[in-house]
Amino acid sequence: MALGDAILACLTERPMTGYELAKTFDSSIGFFWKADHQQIYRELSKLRDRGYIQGREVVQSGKPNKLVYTLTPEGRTALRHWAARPSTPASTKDDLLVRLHALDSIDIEPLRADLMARLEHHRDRHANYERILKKRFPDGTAEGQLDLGNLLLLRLGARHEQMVADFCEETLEALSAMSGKATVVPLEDGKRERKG
Amino acid sequence: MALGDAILACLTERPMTGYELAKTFDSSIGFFWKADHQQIYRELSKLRDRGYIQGREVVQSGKPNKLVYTLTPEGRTALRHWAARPSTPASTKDDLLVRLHALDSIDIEPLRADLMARLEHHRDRHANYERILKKRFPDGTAEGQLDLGNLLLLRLGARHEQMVADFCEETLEALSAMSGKATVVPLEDGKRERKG
DNA sequence: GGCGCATATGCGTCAATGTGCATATGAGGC
DNA sequence: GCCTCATATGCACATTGACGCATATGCGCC
Repeated sequence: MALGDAILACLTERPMTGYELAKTFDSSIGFFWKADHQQIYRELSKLRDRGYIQGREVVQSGKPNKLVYTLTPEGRTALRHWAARPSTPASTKDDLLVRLHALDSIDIEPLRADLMARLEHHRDRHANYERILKKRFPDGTAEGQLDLGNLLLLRLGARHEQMVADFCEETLEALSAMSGKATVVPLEDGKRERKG
Repeated sequence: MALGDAILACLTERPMTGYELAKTFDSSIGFFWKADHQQIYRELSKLRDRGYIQGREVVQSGKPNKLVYTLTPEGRTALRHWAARPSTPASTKDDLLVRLHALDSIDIEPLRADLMARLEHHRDRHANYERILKKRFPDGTAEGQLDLGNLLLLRLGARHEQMVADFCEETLEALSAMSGKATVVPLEDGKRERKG
């Protein structure tokens, strides 16, 4: 029950509705955990059945009534228990990497297009992380535990996106070099400077 | 059908049995795509039903007979079609990051232990990548497309593990600093040197 | 002789996830 | 009047994945 725990983790910050959670999973925590609203509503029902969260209906006019979920003491305990178990290192599972593994059996042009799209995507995400970092932590320090965790996460995210973007760039260059000559001399490792 | 395509990608290299594929998914391609043998056998049946691979039984004595699977022309075409579609950027989904997001609601000591275990894990993997790189690409260059793809993948893997290991280290330091004083001044970004 | 290990293939079940569809309504544009 | 968007919740179905279990045999260890 990993998504359930991610939801509990979100609710430690403040009570939220399923709709708000879906938006959260589309931005902040969603940078490293994707989930759409259907998944979230389903998981919320389970969590409520187990007594980990409590739903309070708020009557609204003009909109459907909303259900604001709050962590119960049991939910807090469950989260702490889950967090005390050793974590499982996740594997990457990226289509793009599988394709590179079979580079000699696929068409290069669509791959190149894909790499360019991915380069842009990861650059955008990197810029987004940096933007949030500057806004939330202008002096690069955190006060309190909650902030510290988020600062570290944002930095990791920024570095990760930077690295993948660099990788896309280098792969594109290596592909270009390859189409020129048969034998390839790709870039040496560690030569590229990381700016930003 | 992502696992299926990963299997097709593996079979471009050479014909293999389910058992060999399972081992492959435990080492080379397994660095960025995990799958156990049950999943692989099930997927092989599907691929065979679709005519993407062909099984040839090899009678053995002392061991159960083995089924060597070969890519069919249809399978090759299917792989090329799959590889020509835009790839979907994968999200990380790492328990550890979710825990850091709720840093103020969990126990620090188990987290610290977890971080230390993860640090060791990612260092091991990094060393493993570097070992393979030195062995397969002693002069840092690749000949042919297949090798180029694998060289790039190994470098990406090495860098990724290095980055995550650094992250674990920095987080541990930040946690230590936090337990000392209430307000935290974590390391500035980009100050750590990357060796190796 | 029994135990575990490597080889080799596979089934069954359940949890987790992804995709599409359904419902309800007010606000604002055409 | 109709369409779309934002808000707000949810079901149904299919795929994927994780985990345990089953079968069969030779080899080496104690």
